[in-house]
Amino acid sequence: MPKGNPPPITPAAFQVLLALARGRAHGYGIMNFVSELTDGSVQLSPGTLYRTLSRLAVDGLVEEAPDMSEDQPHDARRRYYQLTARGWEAAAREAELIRRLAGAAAEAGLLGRQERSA
Amino acid sequence: MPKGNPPPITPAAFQVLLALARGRAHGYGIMNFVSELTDGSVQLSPGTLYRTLSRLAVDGLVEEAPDMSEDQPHDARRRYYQLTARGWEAAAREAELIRRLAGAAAEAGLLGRQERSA
DNA sequence: TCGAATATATCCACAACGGATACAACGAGA
DNA sequence: TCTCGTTGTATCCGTTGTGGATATATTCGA
Repeated sequence: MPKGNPPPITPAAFQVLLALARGRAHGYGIMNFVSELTDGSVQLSPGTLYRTLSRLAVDGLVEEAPDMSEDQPHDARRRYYQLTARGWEAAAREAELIRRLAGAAAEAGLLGRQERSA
Repeated sequence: MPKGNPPPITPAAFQVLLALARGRAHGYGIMNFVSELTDGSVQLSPGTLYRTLSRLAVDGLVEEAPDMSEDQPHDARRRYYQLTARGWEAAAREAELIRRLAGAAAEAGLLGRQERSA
């Protein structure tokens, strides 16, 4: 853990952390996850994706995972990443902020009255 | 409406739109609203705030409101803003995206099981 | 074995941002 | 009424984040 104070989480960084919160993944997989989750309205460009990943790794929020191919035929190009403990905490903090913004948006009437259950 | 295609909404821009969705407000008021809503974890700097406001005005998402002092003694420095129809739509689109991210975060277990009601 | 798709990485120009600075207008008190 | 601290808006500058293009290597299917 190179730093003691929490580094700021950029929008792209949160997308990456959110994807990794569901389990380890490789860059391309993260890209596709984000695109599908947001119906294509958010698309991480390669430049942003890999730069964000390496910055998160330097900051100690993410670390490279050994491999995992149990069902896959193994692809030497792929590099898998997973959250560290600090990464999980940072993602949780940011998620809480997002949740609050969504709540405020609902109060303001920006979200059509819809179920907020899972 | 100077543009036909929707301009991208930056994080700071969404904070401003969200504040204005609750009613017309002036710059300083928006600043304080955002700061209080997020417990100070998000603070719009003057540079970002006023630059964002003028860009939103140019894009036709926000417009200057005449005044409103009914209880206030009237302060000539204040400039009030309100959402346009396009601004409301853009804010609603972005709010929907935020809501989806919050949902994904909850599914991933990032948010401790808590009530998602108001 | 050949070509298309997958996957990672880097470079460059531009946009967004934070912080500093400046300045005008208001309010309270001497 | 004069001064002074606060409120409120505006602009400048250096840094950071981003998108898009490009390059390159590996895998897979025909």
